[in-house]
Amino acid sequence: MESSRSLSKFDQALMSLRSLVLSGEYETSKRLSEVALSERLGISRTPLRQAMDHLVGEGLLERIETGGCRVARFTIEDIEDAIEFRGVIEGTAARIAAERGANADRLRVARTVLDGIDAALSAPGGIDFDAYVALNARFHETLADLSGSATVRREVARACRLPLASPSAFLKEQELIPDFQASLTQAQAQHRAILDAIQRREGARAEGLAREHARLARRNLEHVMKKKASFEGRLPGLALVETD
Amino acid sequence: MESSRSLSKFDQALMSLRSLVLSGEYETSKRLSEVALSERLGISRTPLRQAMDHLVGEGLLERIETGGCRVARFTIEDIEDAIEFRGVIEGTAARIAAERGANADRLRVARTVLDGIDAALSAPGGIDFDAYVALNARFHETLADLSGSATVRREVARACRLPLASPSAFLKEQELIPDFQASLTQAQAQHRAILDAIQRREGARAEGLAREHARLARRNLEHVMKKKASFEGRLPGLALVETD
DNA sequence: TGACATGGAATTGTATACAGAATAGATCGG
DNA sequence: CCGATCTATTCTGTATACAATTCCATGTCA
Repeated sequence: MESSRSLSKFDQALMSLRSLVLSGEYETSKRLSEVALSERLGISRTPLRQAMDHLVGEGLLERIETGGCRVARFTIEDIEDAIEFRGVIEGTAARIAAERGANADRLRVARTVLDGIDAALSAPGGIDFDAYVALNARFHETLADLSGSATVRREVARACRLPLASPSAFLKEQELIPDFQASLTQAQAQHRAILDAIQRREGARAEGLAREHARLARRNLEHVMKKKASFEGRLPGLALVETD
Repeated sequence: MESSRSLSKFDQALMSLRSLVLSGEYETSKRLSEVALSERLGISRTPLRQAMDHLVGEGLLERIETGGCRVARFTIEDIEDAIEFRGVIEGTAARIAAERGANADRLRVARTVLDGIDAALSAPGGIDFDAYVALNARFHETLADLSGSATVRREVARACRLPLASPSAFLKEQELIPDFQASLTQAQAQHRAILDAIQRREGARAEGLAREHARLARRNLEHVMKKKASFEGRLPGLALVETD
């Protein structure tokens, strides 16, 4: 009954390798050696290769024509596209939820999450940052659920896996970003508006709001890229972005 | 220099298994046996398992908690969602192409493809069906290219891999669909309109048109599902759709 | 008769061995 | 001194062997 069965070697390899890659420890020009990696991770080549295949699918690694793979490299435009893309997908989730009518229970959950964010924002000793980050992630998951479509939920999850595109990507370092408090308040206002649009079954509005909401991340990206050096090592995946 | 190097075992396994699954030969309730498959395909378990992982990513197979995988099963709503989803992605490609301005060479290619479709539609001995199917696929690829974004191109390709969601999914059997000639003409008119919107840099229009264009497939889906039995065996993937 | 425990067969997940291709280095020629 | 070609080594792709689970049948007890 315990859901915490020991992780498979594949899962271990996937998580370790992903964070290794995101940390920027490996050159993007060189091919990553399977044997070296398998020794470093203490995992045999078979599940390691599985994990590599998976990361190729995520876009974090790329195949080399002549065999093997290397760490992918991203331009700022790539990241902007990934953010825009997430907005499109989340917008679709919101629109479909509005058009088809969201399940009442799930709507209640979403409202509860937003109440929690309000509480985190107005916590007595200042903003409860950890709570905000957790609840924000939870709201975005809930949003995907509101559509009631397994396809939509799956594609939302996928869009969030693109590097630096997840709703939480820049949040954890947002304390380094100017006016972050105002930006969190603005984000929460958008959360409310999206949910309102869904409840009123205003599909186009819900879609547009969700798209614009995602674009908040673009602003953060711009700021981070201006002072890339000071964020280096703190923001997973940042090392993979070209400075041009 | 020859690009036709002999296919890897993995590629062979992927293609064979995909068409096997789409043919509906395997029950969706039972787990598919790796050893049986590897014997049937004459490929060892290692590349076969790679292919299975890939098909799980495509959504054609689904993992079983206790190990292995089974053929996925789809409801009509799943297929409708996949079609809608493709429309959203292609719409995004069209919008971005319009907003950012499409490359002149690629626009020329797109126009040439559409001229080819016109020719196929008004061929002397009746519609040149094969040419239409090929050129239609080509137009949709070109559309993805017009955005100039690798991310967009990749996601378009992915959206088309969802079962029965590709732009060509219902085309090959469209001769069995009533008024198919009129429907092809309508589709081509939409192609022209989409390209026109992109050239005029009318993003919202291009997006809306591309979405609606994808929804043509929904009409075909409805028709096919009404007479599912008569299409059985001809339409790859149809066997995986629940009849309810 | 039914629920549950138990053991064995079958199947997946993992490790490793092997073959063939790719890369780098060295030797030779211009 | 630079470039090309050949060779040795390294690496990936594939097959297979092994280990750990799962599944199913059988039997036991209430």
